[in-house]
Amino acid sequence: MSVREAQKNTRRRAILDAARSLILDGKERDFSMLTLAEKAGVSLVTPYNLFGSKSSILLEIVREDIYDRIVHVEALVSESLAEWVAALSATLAEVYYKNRHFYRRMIVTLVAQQNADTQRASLEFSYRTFENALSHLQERGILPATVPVDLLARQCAHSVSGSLQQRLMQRGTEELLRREIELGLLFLLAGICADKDRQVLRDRINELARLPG
Amino acid sequence: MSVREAQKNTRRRAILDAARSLILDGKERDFSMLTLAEKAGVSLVTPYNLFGSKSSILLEIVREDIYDRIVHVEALVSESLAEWVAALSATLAEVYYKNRHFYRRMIVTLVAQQNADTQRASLEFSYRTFENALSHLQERGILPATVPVDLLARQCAHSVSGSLQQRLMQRGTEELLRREIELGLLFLLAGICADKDRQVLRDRINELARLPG
DNA sequence: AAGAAAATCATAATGCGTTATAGTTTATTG
DNA sequence: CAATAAACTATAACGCATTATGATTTTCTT
Repeated sequence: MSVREAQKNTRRRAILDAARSLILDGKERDFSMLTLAEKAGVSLVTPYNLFGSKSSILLEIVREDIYDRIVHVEALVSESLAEWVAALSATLAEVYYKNRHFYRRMIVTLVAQQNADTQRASLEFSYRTFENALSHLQERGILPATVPVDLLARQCAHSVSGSLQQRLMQRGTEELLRREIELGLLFLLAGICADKDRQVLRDRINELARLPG
Repeated sequence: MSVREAQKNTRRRAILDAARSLILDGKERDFSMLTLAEKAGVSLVTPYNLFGSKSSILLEIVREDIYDRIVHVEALVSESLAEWVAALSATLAEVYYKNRHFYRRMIVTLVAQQNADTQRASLEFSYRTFENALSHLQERGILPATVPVDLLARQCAHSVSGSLQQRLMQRGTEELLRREIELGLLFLLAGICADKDRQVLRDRINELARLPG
């Protein structure tokens, strides 16, 4: 790699690190491009040169920081569909809630911007994440082979993102977020799962329905 | 009503009308608060006094203009669940696609803004719309009485809004949007519908899965 | 080592939603 | 019929993402 590329990478790293530390520090405010650039020790324009936009930076952080954890959680590979749903919901809710200030900003920034490319990248990314997870289930026989995994993955992604918009933007608790995510997945899966699983999922739906909130 | 209130209402109307005509005119650009105010014949600040924010104005238009059509479409009350899903998807896709420039802006504006109240109002509104529709189905015996309609309504709203974000923001065709909406509803309903309906919905899912795109 | 190319920097400018200020008109009220 | 209060207007300002400009430094090429 040329010296020039190496320097770029160093700057990229500095910017991503600065962003991450700003996310963890400042509870919510002052995540402007200017503060980010100052913290990273570069000029205001450099992040634009290296990433293109603010949302690209955020997406990059999600990529390398957050989703990795989810994809690699082996504990999520349970034996029953209901267990898997419960485990995944809990993990997602925990990660999202712990970084809720970041995700609030992320949702806003990603949706708000006109640049369709970053948006597409973000969608593609969550679709693929779910597709991997569902394929895994299918390989282990937990999900019937006939399920169109790609389509279902999109719907799962939509559902989770809707739950986020509802519970994260509206400042619900982690528990409420977890339940909402779980509910969405249960509804989506109950129709196409193996017959033996269906009643379990439906019972769980009714259990959640009985809870207050 | 006092004279003062009447004058306010006149101004409100002028602003909403100006907004609607701007939406229909300008294919996408120049929907700034300044142009809106000029078109309505009021000062820049007046819309803020009367509505609070840009997103409130957009939401108001959706309320009185778009959703009314959906709620009142009697044709949507079909005899079978699959028919209902198909009819609703077609109607939604048509309305959203026809006003796609407006809805693109709406999604951005609603999600982007910090003011949680408008966001909550918008969510509540779509939840309630779906809740009404689903209750109607339940009353007619098309949906089992045991279905927790409120929870399912939220998930339907999330699903549709996810499809919008995917297909509208990414400039898909009306057909693709319709299919995505239909798919989401099919997945969500297949689990909790009456046993006799399930296979129909699943067949339809597989039919959609076989289409390209 | 010298010139070309790339990337950065500091700084200014643009666009847009929103808020603040101060003055003016107009309905309400006693 | 004044005094008060509400609502407006015009205008300026703020915050922040983003883009433009022109100078400067640094790497690459030959």
